Amino acid sequence: MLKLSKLTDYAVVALVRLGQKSEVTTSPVLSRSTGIPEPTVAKVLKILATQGIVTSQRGARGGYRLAQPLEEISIAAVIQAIDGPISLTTCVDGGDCDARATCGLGGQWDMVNAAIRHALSAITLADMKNHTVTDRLGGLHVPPVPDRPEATA
Amino acid sequence: MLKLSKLTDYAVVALVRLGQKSEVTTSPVLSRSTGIPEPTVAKVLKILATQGIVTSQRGARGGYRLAQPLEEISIAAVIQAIDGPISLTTCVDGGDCDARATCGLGGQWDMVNAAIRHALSAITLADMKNHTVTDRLGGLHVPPVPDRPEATA
DNA sequence: AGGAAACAGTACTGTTCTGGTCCAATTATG
DNA sequence: CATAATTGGACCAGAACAGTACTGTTTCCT
Repeated sequence: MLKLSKLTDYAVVALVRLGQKSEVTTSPVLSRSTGIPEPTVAKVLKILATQGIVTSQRGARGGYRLAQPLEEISIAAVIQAIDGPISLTTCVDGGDCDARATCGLGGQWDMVNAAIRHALSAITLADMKNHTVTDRLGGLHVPPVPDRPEATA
Repeated sequence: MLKLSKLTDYAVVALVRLGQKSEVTTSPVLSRSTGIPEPTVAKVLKILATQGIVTSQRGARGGYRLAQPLEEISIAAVIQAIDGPISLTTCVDGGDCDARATCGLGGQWDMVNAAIRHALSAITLADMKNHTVTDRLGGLHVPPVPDRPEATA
């Protein structure tokens, strides 16, 4: 469905909420604050800590803190942290493309991947939290989407 | 992994190949021509026919034909035909977002979805077929994206 | 120093989805 | 009219993912 994993969604939610607190925050608190189940939010935070998106403080009175301000964290970074690298096909990294010889389009997918990565890198977590998007859309490169009139069923 | 299904990859390959033929083509022929397993390519074509990307002719001497020229078919259309709608999260269509009330970012994903759709709509199947990859990111219509100076990790 | 709180890592289970296969409906041809 | 060729739709197996639970390590508080 070209949808990212639910974990990534949770990650964004948790990160945005975490960005609104200036102190270290624990998983249970964040869970209560976001509505995400505690084990899940814990898992997400763990992964994010591994990837350096958040910093962790162990022990009692520990918790998590944003490693960078919301404005500095792109959606692409979060997606890559949770879901892994952004590459739409397996052809790219010299993968298991069995039809490479005959497929005719030698690695043109890289172009598509790059386009998506660019689009995703242009949006930060700060853009995700509630402020009106209207003003940003002008200067931002987001949705002039021409929306072709075909096969949308 | 934010990767699209292998079926979509196959679909693009089959469509590009189909665009190079001006006559109706059967699944076996297309399979032989692309290297994609016959049942798989058949299934892909079937779906594409349902979505109006290709037109089908049943019965003997039947086959498939492109409904539009390659230049008119965007990658987004193919992805939507095979993988379903391009919406990264389930939040969008009033789905099963259980944490909608608390998540804080009310449907900001639409912005991301739009960005991706836009990037994907800008690339057509004609762009996917064999022209030199060297200028793929330069002269092509891929990244008007101004690329913020941050968090591309 | 001892106990409690919180993160870190690993392993497991259930569910969803993709990928592939098989049978039925349809149409041109002889 | 019968036959063969081809698409159309439904079905089944396999893998990947989400979610959960458990154990271990670290740190603060009493």
